[in-house]
Amino acid sequence: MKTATEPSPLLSPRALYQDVAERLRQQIFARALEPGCWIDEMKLAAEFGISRTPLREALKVLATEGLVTMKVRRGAYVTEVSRDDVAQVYHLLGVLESDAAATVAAHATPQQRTELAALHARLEKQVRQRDAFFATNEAFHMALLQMAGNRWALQTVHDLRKVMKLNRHHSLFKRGRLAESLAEHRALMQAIEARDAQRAMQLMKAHFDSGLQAAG
Amino acid sequence: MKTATEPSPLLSPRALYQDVAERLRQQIFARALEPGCWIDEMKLAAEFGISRTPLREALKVLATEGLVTMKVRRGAYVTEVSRDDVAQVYHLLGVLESDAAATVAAHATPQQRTELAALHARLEKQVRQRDAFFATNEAFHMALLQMAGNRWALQTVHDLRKVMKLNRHHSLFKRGRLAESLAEHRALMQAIEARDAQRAMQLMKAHFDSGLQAAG
DNA sequence: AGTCATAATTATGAATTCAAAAGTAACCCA
DNA sequence: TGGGTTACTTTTGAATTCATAATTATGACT
Repeated sequence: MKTATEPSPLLSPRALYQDVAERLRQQIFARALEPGCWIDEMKLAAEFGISRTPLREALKVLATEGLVTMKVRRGAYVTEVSRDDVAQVYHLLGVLESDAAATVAAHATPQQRTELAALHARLEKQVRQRDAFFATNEAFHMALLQMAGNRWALQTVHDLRKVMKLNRHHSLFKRGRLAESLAEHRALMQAIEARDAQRAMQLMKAHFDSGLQAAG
Repeated sequence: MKTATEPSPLLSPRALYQDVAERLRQQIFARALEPGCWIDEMKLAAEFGISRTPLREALKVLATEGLVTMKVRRGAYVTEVSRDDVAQVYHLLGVLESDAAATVAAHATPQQRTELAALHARLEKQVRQRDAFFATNEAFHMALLQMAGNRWALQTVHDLRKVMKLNRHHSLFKRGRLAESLAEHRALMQAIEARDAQRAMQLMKAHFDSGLQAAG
């Protein structure tokens, strides 16, 4: 029984362990592997149609990212993020992304501003579709980070956002939070278009603060 | 020829691959493995007296940290950090640590302030010993992060500081920079003792900016 | 001699095998 | 029946083995 799509070996530039890591992340985010649960190496290796070696490499990568916790001699567990962790990660994302917002407001090219505006416009249209909104929201934030031009910050934010996805009570799931979030984005866009770095920074910070309020 | 100290298996709570990762980091920081150079798995495995399996796991961890770069079908290389990378990491550390400084200035306990003051006092005495100053400086910054109480920020800063160590032209190596750095620390300590979060933040930011100036 | 093709070597990536620890079940005996 | 010891099973961690890609060396041919 090998129903899973084969990772085409011909046009696969990335290593198997990275593919496996990505599949594991998907399963974790989709709650096929719930936080706290033990990860059955043999079962997953069989499921993926691979040996334990690349799977274990992938698990160690996820452990470094914080998605998985390794316990000596008793295997890997999906990380459980506490309420405290959520608050800490929110704060950290606020710090990092507000800095990025300031940079973008000050230095973005016209093309970049257009791209951001396009993403924001799409967001405006998706207030009624939670999953789509979620995805576009993520795209917007990551695009902003990308434009800020700090690849280390981008990587860090990317990893932290992954950890956030472990959290069941995501703020965007709260009633009324989508519209609120959208309004905050709108204000942020105005600051960016006005090239007001200071205000962009404050608004982004406030955006995360109110996200944390909603989550907590 | 097995001269290396055996990692006592009895009182080793952490996994072999983590020990190996740490030894690799040391070798990289000590420039036994220079940036850009290819990492000979078989040679190192023999040197460490282990098989390639845990070594390869460790390499993938370091790759996730950014210390090592994996190239498909041609192994692992010590990451080369460009001038641009250095600037980006400096900026990021400035953002993260200045936020931490603000938190500490506002919320640190008396004991914590005492501990920081002790570290700073030690730093004052070590202006003439570059290596000792370097170590205490690191201890001071990490203690501050720890006190800020955000374990995700702590981990991130920890990783970024590792990457900084790959950089040959470290700012603290520059003539006169030690004294300058010390003066900045002194001002920072005053702000922290005065519980002036805003000023602590600005001073820490400035500390990194001038560090970057010295490095660039 | 120089260039291309091909063979030998080497290193990587992944599967397999193996030893030992942890967990579980069976069993004995008070 | 309950407590504790022992045997069995499962699972982890690590070494070994194997297939194949990349590299180097060799040699043929112009």
